[in-house]
Amino acid sequence: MAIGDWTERFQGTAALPRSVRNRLLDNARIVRFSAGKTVFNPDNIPDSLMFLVNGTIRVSQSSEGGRDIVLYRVEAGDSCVLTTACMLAEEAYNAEGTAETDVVAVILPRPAFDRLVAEEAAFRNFVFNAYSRRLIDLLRVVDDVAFGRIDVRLAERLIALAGGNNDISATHQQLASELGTAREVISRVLQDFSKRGLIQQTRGQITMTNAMGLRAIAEST
Amino acid sequence: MAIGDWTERFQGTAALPRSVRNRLLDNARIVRFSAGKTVFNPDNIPDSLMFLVNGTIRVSQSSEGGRDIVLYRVEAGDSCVLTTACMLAEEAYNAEGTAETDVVAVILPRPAFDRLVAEEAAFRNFVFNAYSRRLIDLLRVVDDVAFGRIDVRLAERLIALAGGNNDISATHQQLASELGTAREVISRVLQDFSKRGLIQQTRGQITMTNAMGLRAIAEST
DNA sequence: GCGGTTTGGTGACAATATCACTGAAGCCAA
DNA sequence: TTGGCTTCAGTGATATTGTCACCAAACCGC
Repeated sequence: MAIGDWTERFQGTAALPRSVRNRLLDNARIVRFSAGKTVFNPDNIPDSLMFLVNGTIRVSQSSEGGRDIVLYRVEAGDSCVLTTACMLAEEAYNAEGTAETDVVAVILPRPAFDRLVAEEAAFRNFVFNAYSRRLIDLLRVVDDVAFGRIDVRLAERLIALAGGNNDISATHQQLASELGTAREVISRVLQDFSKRGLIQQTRGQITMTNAMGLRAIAEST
Repeated sequence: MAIGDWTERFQGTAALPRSVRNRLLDNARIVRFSAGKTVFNPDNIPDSLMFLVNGTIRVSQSSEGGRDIVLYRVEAGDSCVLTTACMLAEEAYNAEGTAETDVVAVILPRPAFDRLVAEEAAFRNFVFNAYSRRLIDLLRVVDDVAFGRIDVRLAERLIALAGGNNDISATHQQLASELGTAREVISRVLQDFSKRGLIQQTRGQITMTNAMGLRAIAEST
């Protein structure tokens, strides 16, 4: 399946002159990942900038002890700068990107990236913006983990994962990995939510039965 | 006091041609902060890039509950990109920079910054590198806070703060703010270290009496 | 030395994490 | 459809960390 002129879809590329965009369309390579596949990890760092055309990439960090935490998600229209970051800094990190849905992305090789950053202000701003947003996302994660209560964080995350709906498909383990905590902790908090009539649970499924109540918890200091 | 040709001191500027460096020297403004002063905070974001010529800036985040955590330190030769990040993303964050020593810095206004990034590859790399290093610093903080034990983290930090010496001037509260925990927790862990003969304490002062032992703790998984 | 302020110590209790299990739910092959 | 296997969830005991309330010691300015 062709994806057409993807340069339409990004803030940083839509504003570029036609000639530059044509050059981009020539230079970039389209890649696909099916849901669940690893997009990058510490052992396999693509030397390029990635634009996400379709789908979601979940970027998470793993501890030695086997616990995980989700750092942020890259959505369609975003670029994924963490790989670029590491490539530039030539330092180790232990974050990993996983395709959360089927993903279509565009890969721009390093030389083309360099040239574009040098020559096009719009593109440059796009890249800096992407970095900035990730920095700020991480500040939020630090704040949550260091100072947040687990019930508040879980309520927030349930609302976010439901995405307008009332249903979430996730195991307790997956929710634990979202927040960087242990499954047992999630089980207990969810049970508490359940007893208070905020949710109903079955294996792998959570239904919010009182979104207002959950929101109240999510927004309590 | 004049600081001479500061463009010598930065990777990103030392490689630039003489003409560009002269332009930099003309465009940039030198600022000084005495130890303890706030360099930036959420209410006061300088619209510019800052190069640190001398001293150290501690960048930390505060919670509503009054607890703090140190995110990273900007040392001489580094640039401070967090302000730039926020400026670009136009989003709120709640990090704050404090001069840890007397600080001499160079402020490069936004337009000059833009021009330089566009025109000079060496400068561009410097800036991207600075971003990348911060991203990676934050990944480390997330890892520590989410998965690390407090005794391990404290041992690490004591060694880092001693900086080759065996003495650290810090109150328990200050150490708590380094790690994003509470004073009481630090007091107890330090007491434990003390009983094990790893350190000696007096008010506001800690002496490492067994650096090897501390290192062993710091390096335990 | 005196009174106030900062710093550190401590017990009780709350929240979260870890460990070692148990049982329940779904899956699949015979 | 049953029985076994695997994944998922529940639970008690215990360890670690955070919170609260309070006290005592060290330091500071006078």
